[in-house]
Amino acid sequence: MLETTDNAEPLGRREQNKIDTRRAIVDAAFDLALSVGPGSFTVDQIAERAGVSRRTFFNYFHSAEDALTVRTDGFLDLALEVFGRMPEDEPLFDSIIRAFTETTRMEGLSQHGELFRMASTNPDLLRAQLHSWERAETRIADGLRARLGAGASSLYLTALVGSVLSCTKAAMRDWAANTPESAEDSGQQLEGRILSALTMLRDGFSDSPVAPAA
Amino acid sequence: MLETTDNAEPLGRREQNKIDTRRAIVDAAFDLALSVGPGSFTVDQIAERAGVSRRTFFNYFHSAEDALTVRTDGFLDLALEVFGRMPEDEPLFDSIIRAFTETTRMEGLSQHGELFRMASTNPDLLRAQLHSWERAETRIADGLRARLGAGASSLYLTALVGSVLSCTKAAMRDWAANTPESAEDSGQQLEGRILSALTMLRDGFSDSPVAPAA
DNA sequence: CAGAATCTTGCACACCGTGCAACAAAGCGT
DNA sequence: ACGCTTTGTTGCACGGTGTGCAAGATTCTG
Repeated sequence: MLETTDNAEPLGRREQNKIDTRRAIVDAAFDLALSVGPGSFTVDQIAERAGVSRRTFFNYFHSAEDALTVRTDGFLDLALEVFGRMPEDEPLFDSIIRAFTETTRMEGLSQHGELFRMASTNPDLLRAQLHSWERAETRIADGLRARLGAGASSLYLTALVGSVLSCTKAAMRDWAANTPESAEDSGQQLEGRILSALTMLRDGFSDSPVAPAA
Repeated sequence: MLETTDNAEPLGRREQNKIDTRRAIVDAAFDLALSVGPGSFTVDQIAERAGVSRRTFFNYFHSAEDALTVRTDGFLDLALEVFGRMPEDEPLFDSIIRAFTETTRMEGLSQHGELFRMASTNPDLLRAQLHSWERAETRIADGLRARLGAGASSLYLTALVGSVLSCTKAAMRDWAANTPESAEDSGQQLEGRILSALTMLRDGFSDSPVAPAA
């Protein structure tokens, strides 16, 4: 599983400690969610497992669910970054599709699947995830504005980005729901679904496919 | 402002009382949100203003924010109902567009605008609203499945519905942000934006408009 | 090394959300 | 009209949440 930050930058102890505790908290929250189920544990348990005080947890996150959306935020940030590296003369939808499909190749996928499955049984976690996608929507809209120029209609931008993220979300949900624990072609499964959903979007959902093509 | 239920059905006192308290709670919550701002009041205040006990409030809603999404739920339910009345031989996107634009004509709009504006400054309310749209997504997907037949791909359905709702959401957000308090043509403003966004979606966002056309 | 800046922690406190049991109100059969 | 059942309301208790605050520990800076 590749992580996104291999930078061996000269960090001060302050920043390194913060990164470490943050990681410890996120890992502790994720482990707990996996073992006892989302919503079935307290902040105190996360803090204890992470080796920090309850108060410190709240210095980093507003709620237990927020600690579980870091992965989602990271995925979407990475997608935005990848999108930013696309050639500007490429057709817009080609860039979008490539940005998301390529992003799936460099991220630890299993956790995302678990996250979606957990969210389907836990309203609070679901809300936190929806919020995560929502925040990404504005960031990506800003990124798109930079590419399309400031003259682009705001409604056009938000509608487009919202639709793209909805399709990606739908693809990941479908993938999480229908792909067994850890299939060997899990990555291709997801990539194919994202490609499929975004292609539908590009073509205006003109043809209604009858075959799931799973 | 037209309300959706003018049914003078013979309701028992039990059901009528429940409807009344529910209304009282929703109205109290909305009034409080308008006057002191979302997130700046407690459940006790809602209960007191609604004339019920704190405990009773929690018999109806899980949180203060949930009481504020009833309007949103109602709007989306109405849209689904209207969509269900569209002729089946009509092109799909025509039905969708008409369903939403016509729905805006029969709903009290000002409250929806306020809701969107409030959500933009209150994370918890935003999450509740996103959840409301998310719930509607599954309901509408089921409705669409009934129309398209059981053979339609699940991914196609969820991607389509998600995109449609994203565009509608974007239209309402844009409208709420850019339409002054109570313009006289507020309804047309919203309707035009929804039509615009859904048309973009139907056409695959092929042309990027430069003029906001506000 | 001393002082400044920053991070962690414990504490207090208001608020949240729910199980439970007592109570009240509405429906129902006679 | 009268009990009996069903359903809704209320108060209480209790564990959990989220945050301001101030004291203490850790890191940075000169």
